[in-house]
Amino acid sequence: MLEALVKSGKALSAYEIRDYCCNQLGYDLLPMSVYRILEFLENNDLVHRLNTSSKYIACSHITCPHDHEPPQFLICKSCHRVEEVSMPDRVIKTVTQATRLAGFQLASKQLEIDCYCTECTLTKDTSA
Amino acid sequence: MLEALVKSGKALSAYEIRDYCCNQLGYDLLPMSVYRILEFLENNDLVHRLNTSSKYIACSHITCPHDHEPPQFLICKSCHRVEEVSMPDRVIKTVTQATRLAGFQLASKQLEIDCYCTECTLTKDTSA
DNA sequence: CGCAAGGTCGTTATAACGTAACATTCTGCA
DNA sequence: TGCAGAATGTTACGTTATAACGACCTTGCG
Repeated sequence: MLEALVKSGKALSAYEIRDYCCNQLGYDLLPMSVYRILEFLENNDLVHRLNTSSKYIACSHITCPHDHEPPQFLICKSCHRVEEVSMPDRVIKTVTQATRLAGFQLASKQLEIDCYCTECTLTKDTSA
Repeated sequence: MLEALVKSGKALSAYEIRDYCCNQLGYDLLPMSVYRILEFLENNDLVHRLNTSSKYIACSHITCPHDHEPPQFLICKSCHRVEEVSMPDRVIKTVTQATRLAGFQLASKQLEIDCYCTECTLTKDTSA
């Protein structure tokens, strides 16, 4: 399944992962298994769940030796491309502060941000 | 439906709205209608959709005369309470900048942030 | 060994969220 | 009135996710 996510190079839903495994890799998985394996992969920081789209994406630091920082995702509203980035500490700090000001405590530094990627921005501009 | 969201005082899924309308208000709605009405309410800034939980919540500024700023939401991971806040411009600015640095263009200033609310933070602390 | 306790995994069924597609009704206008 | 197009009702289905249960298998101990 990790292979499927890495090879596809994009965010897949659980059922898309299943199809990929079945069609490309020859593994026949039931939904329940997919979710169980995804849970394991998430716990081990190999895969991230995108809450806004209910999809899953291979962590872009799988092969890195260093620690896994909670990621931020830029998600293109138009082509659904996902970029995993590490925003400057400053950003996280200001969000944390603002959250605390409202009396809440930040639970996760993962952010999912609605964007347009460079390509789609250009396309939009020329078509408009 | 707006009445249902306001009276319930929390985020409801489309089907919960439907149940509320049916049981408490005596309106019998089919899912399709609920979604169509939600679309209208969203377009008119009366309701916000929470992407991370697929729920809907009445805009907390329904009765305000002033403009509707894109909201930020603090969402309690534990009790699912939702607080609609307006984060300082500074926060949005830093996020926008960081996004642009990565070559993306911010599409929406709505942020949904994983938190623990004050109560749940306390509960956690005492139980731990 | 043989058995019980507990865990993993396969399987079925179903809940929850959302939309496509088409029928019907309403509304405004020639 | 009669027609076009919009709004609304209705059915069916697609997608995401989990509950529930049983088969099997490991492991530890008498």
